[in-house]
Amino acid sequence: MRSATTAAGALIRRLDGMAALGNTERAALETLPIEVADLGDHHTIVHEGDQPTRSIILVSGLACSFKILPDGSRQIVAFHHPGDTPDVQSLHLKVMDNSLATISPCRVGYVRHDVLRELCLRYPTVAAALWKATLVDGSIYREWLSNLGQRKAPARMAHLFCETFLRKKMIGDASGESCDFPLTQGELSDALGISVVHVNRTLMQLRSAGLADLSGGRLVILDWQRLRVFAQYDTTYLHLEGSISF
Amino acid sequence: MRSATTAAGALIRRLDGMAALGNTERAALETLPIEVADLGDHHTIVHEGDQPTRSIILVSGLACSFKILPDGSRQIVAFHHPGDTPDVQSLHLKVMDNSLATISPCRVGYVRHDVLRELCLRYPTVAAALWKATLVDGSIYREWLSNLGQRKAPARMAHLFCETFLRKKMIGDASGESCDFPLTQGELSDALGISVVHVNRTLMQLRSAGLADLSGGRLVILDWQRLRVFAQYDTTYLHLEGSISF
DNA sequence: CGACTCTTTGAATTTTGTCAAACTGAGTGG
DNA sequence: CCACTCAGTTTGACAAAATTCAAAGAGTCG
Repeated sequence: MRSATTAAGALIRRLDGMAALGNTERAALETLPIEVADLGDHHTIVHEGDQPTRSIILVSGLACSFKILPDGSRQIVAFHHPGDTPDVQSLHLKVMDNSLATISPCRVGYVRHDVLRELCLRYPTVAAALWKATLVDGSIYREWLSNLGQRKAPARMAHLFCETFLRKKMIGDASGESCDFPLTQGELSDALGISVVHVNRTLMQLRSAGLADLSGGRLVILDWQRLRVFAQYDTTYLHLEGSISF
Repeated sequence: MRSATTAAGALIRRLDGMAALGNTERAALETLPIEVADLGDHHTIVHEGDQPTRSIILVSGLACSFKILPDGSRQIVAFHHPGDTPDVQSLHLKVMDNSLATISPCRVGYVRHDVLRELCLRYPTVAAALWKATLVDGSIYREWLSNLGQRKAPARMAHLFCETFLRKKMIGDASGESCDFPLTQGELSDALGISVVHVNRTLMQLRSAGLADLSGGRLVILDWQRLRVFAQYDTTYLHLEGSISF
């Protein structure tokens, strides 16, 4: 499986994975007015506090949602891969409670809220699929909460690596035992809630333990089975259902 | 404002707070077949891995969602107050990725999924309100992620206290500067991701700093302004919009 | 009264953070 | 082509935060 190349294609594939779409729904999505844009790396797409009138579909690249605390520290609450709809919640929540930014250069599609709303009214299946997509996001948040709350730095990082590799694999963005994951250690620090220095040491630990290696923006899984066990990784929370399991 | 006493009343109030309901929707909800049950404390309602055919509306009491990790540790990912619908996600996600349990004795209402699904099809406003409720849950997860990832134990606990007090106040379950919050220190530990011993020390710290006091199952806010500042508490993520702000 | 869970306290240990500095590699402009 | 900058990575030494272990109180309930 390869990533879809058009914005509509990416959206259709994602929603079809959530709830089987009929031909009418598919056709409606095909003709959806989507404005496409190519954005550079580290570009903030939506700011905390914004009141967007459109939502985003990520076509290619790596993006993230994050919150800035009053003291200036940052928590990355989600990574977004091609096919993701990182801010559909803004369809019902007026004010953004988090920011959305690219990490690598990204291609994104913009869909206006009123268009989406009308689509949801006309096609309940599409509404259900979009809703379900946000519910899977919620499930991932819960898993991340367990990860931050219960695991020590090495297992926590290993867990993120497992998730990333699996999600990349699902969309055909992983080749063999590796995939792109162009993060700086600082960004990893913001996602895992550990200091940059400790990220560096933990990375080396995973590397020398022969589990995984993240360097030069590429994640290499050195031993999937052992990494999985080490991270106590269980895929239930991704709600893959029909998909391939690992 | 007081907590609703009937299950339908609780549901209507909650959904009306999400999207203004019309009289037809309200009437439909009034006659919804809801099975009510009174449960004891520390009773698990739904287990991780279950495939429920109905969802729950919490009428009274305190409940929580949690995940058990393979090593036996537990992470509480959410607390539920009267009016909450703690497992609506099971409407679209087949397998529960977390467990749901009472903390104090609770009255809950059960609504069958097929009934809910039909309701959503007939009344898009109800569907939107339910969807929005799950989106607010998602927003709270994001805030908790920042809390676990970025704050040290004292501010982290203070943040939870702020949220709890505010949510209790919103549903009329707080009197003056205090509210019931019948948690053991062990449960607090599972929610905040810190050890029981450290919970105890942190509780005493907040108490002697004159910020807040949790003991005997009751949360007393000693100095709301200072507590708020200490916790860096910002209510945006609750998406109160029309409601009173603090 | 025991049996029990929950809370509190002390001391030793581990984990993680902070500070400071050196090192690396990819631009950039002279 | 060479300094120069700059962001990112790596290292060491130290400090702080949090965990673990162990044991003693406190409260509740049969």
